[in-house]
Amino acid sequence: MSFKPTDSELEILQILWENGPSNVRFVNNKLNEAREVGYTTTLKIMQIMAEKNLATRNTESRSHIYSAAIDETEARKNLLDKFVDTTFRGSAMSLVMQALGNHKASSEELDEIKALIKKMENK
Amino acid sequence: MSFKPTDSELEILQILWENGPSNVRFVNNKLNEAREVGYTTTLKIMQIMAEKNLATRNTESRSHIYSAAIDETEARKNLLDKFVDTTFRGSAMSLVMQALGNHKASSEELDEIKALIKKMENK
DNA sequence: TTGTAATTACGAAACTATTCGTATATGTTT
DNA sequence: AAACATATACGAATAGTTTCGTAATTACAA
Repeated sequence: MSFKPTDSELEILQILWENGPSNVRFVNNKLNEAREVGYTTTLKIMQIMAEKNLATRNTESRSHIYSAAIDETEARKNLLDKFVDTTFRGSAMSLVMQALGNHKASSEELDEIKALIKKMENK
Repeated sequence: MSFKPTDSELEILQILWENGPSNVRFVNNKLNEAREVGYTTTLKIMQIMAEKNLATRNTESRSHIYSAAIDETEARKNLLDKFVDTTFRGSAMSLVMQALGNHKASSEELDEIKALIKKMENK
């Protein structure tokens, strides 16, 4: 299994993950909130996603309903691993350091992270 | 400025960052440690990188010397921001949590992270 | 039933990335 | 000088992605 969506495909997967199974019209509307995309463009990409098994579709009704074929958490893990390899030479911890350093974090978020670290230390 | 290297280009940038300014032969040899790549293929991509200003080159000697045109830290920040957007819907902290969770960390690494968190809390 | 709107299917154009063959230039060795 | 090795330059073939026009189909309303 090689999960390697293109940028456009990933954009659409995000919409399917966030909103659940959707038809082309809905996805196209969502995309158009950010930038102009033709309806048939979106349609085509979603058809290709079905071919590639990035999405499944229910064709019972006239307007086909597409669902993401892979779980968001699973996909993130997949993409994260690849990203660590290509951009941080495999060092997940230097990615963590940089992500922490670059972005402001609320004290709640920091508490969460501390809790996770404590859990990791106790094993 | 739009820093958007392709996969091949990023692969070559990694080599330039790790080994400093290099000629095509050297880079091609490095690439061939992982997979087979033709010499002129590598050459072509590096020429394109010079065109795109992803790399600069010194053409004084017969064998041109290429250097990465962007600092590795800067590039990582750039790519990380983009990655957080496209894959973690902008939430750097959920990326941090997932990266921590997915990968084993030594106690030294965890200490480093704790230190960074402490520093962030004191501001 | 006829017209209108909305949908899918299909194919091709435009663009980008990758690969490599070949020509040409430049050193090096004999 | 001649032969050889090695370098760059160039262009073209291939492959993949994105975009969109057009045709065919389906639902619905007048």
